[in-house]
Amino acid sequence: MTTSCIIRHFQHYAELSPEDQELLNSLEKSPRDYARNTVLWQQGEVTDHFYTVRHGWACTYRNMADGSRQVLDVYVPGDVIGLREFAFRRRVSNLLVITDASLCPFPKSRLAEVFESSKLLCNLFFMISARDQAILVERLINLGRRTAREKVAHFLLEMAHRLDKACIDVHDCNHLPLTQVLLADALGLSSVHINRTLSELKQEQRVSMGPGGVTLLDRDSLVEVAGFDPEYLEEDVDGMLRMLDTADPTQLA
Amino acid sequence: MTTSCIIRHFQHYAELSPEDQELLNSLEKSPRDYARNTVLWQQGEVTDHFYTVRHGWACTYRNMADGSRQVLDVYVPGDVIGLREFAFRRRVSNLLVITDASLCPFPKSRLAEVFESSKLLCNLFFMISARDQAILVERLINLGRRTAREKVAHFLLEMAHRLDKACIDVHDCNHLPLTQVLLADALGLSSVHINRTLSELKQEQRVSMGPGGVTLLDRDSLVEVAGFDPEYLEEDVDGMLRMLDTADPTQLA
DNA sequence: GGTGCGACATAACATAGGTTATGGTGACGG
DNA sequence: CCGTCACCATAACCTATGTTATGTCGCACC
Repeated sequence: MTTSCIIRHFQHYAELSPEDQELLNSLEKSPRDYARNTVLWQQGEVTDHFYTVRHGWACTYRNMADGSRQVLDVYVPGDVIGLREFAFRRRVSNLLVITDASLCPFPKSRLAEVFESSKLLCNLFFMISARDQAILVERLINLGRRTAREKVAHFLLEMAHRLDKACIDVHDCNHLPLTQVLLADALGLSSVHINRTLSELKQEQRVSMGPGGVTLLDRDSLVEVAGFDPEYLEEDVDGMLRMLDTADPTQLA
Repeated sequence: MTTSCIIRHFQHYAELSPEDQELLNSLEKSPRDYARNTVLWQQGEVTDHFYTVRHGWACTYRNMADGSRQVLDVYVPGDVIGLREFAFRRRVSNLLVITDASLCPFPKSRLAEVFESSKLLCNLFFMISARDQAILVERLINLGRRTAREKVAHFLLEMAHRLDKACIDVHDCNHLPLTQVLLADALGLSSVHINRTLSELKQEQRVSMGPGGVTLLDRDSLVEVAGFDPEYLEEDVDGMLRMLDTADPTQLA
C-alpha cells in the first residue's frame, strides 16, 4: 500500500508516531482520480467529507445570484480541502477539480476521534486551519486594497510559493494551470481586464501565458509589483511543537 | 468573582462540565478595560494572547504600504479575537478597540493544555475557528462580487445578526457604532462613496446615520438589497456534539 | 469661549476597470 | 475533414467608484 496522502502531508510538519500514522490510515480512504472540471460538491449539500490533494489542482467557489462567480481558494498538492466547513451542516461553496487530479477523501464525522486520540494531530489540524485563515485574510486584502496589477502579481506569487512548499512531486513551480477566467473570478475582476493586466506583465517580461496557464518568468520583479511578503504562509510549526512539549496536564484540575 | 468571559461564551453553545469551567478559569485573566481607539497589538509583534470580548467593539486591520488600510474583521461582545493567529509567531494585523471596551486576555501558549484536557473545549475552539473562516469567506465574496450598495447592506446586516447572537447585554442590535471611514476600510471603498451609498439607503428609509454610527431601520428591505442569507453564521453545534458522543476511541489503535 | 479635531456632507472631475462585441486558434469528436 | 467548443486576444465605449477640495457641525480641552 502506498503511503497515505494525509500522512505524507503531516510528516512534512512533524514526526508522526506509529500510532498517529495508524490512526490516520484507518480513517482515510484511498485516493480517487477525478477528471478535469469535475464538481465534487455543491452549495447546499450535506458536509460529510473533506479531502487531501495528492496530484492536481482544485478550487472552491460560490455562485452568485446574478450568475457571476467568486473563487474562494485554489488548492495545490498537499493541501487539505474543506476543513473550513467543519462546523457547518451544509456546504456553502462548490468544489471543482481544475486539472486531472487525485484526491483522498476523509470523513468529517471521525475528526473527533483524531482530536481525542492524538494531541499532536489535533494541534496540526488546528494549525492548518489557522493557515487557511491567513490565506483568506491575504486574499481579502488583495481584493480590498490593491490594484489589478498588484492583485494578479500577488495571487500568482502566492500560488507559486505554495507550490514550492507542496510536499509532493511538482515539476515546475513557476507554471500555474489557471485560466484567465478563473483568475478573474478569484480576484474579483473581469476576464477582459485580467487579460489586459497579464498582457502588460508579459510585455514587461515578468510572466508568459498561453492556453494551459500562466508561467512566472521573474519572481523577484513580480514581488516588487505586488509588494509580496510570504510571511503569512509560514506557520510556526516549531513554536507549536515546543508548546506541546511544555503543556503539562498534571498541573491542571 | 464574576463569571469568566470565555465560559459565558462557551456555555452559550454547550453545557460545560465543572472541570471544563475550572480549566478555563485557571487560564483566563480577568477582564481589562480599554479606551476607545486603543491599539492592543500591532503587525510584527510576537503573538502571545488572544482575547474574548465582554463589552464594546473592536476590529483587526492591516496597514498597507501606500497608507491605506484594510479592516479584516469587526468584533462584538461574545467574540473571540485572535484565534486566527494561533499558528504564527508574529501578528499580521493590528487590533484596535473602537468603542470603550472590556476584554479578557487568554494566553495562547496554554491552548494546548485545553485541547488535551477537554475534548469538548477542543472541538468548540475548532468550531469557532471554522465560524471565523465562514465570516472571512463571506467578506471575500462581498469584496469580490458585489456592488457598493450590496456590500454596505450585507455588511451591516451581518453585524446586526452577530449582535443578535451576542451572549452579552446589548441594548439595541440595530445600532452599529461604526464610522464611515471604518466601513470604507472594511469594504474596500472610499469613505466618500460610503457616504454616497449610505445617503441613498437613508433616502430610502432603510438606515439612518449620524455621528455615533449607523442604525438599521428596516432589516427586511436591506436583506433584499444585499441578497443576504445568514446561513453562514449558523454553526451546527448539535451536529458537533452528536459527533462527540459517537466518537469511540476504544475502537482505534 | 476660542480653537483644534474628528466625523459627516457634497460637488466637480478623473480613471480603473466593466461590458459588449468580434475574431483567432487549437483540441477534440464524429 | 469539418463543426463545435473552450480559451485567449483586442477594441470601443461606458460607468461605478476614486480623488480632491471645501464646508459644516459638535465636542473636548485649555
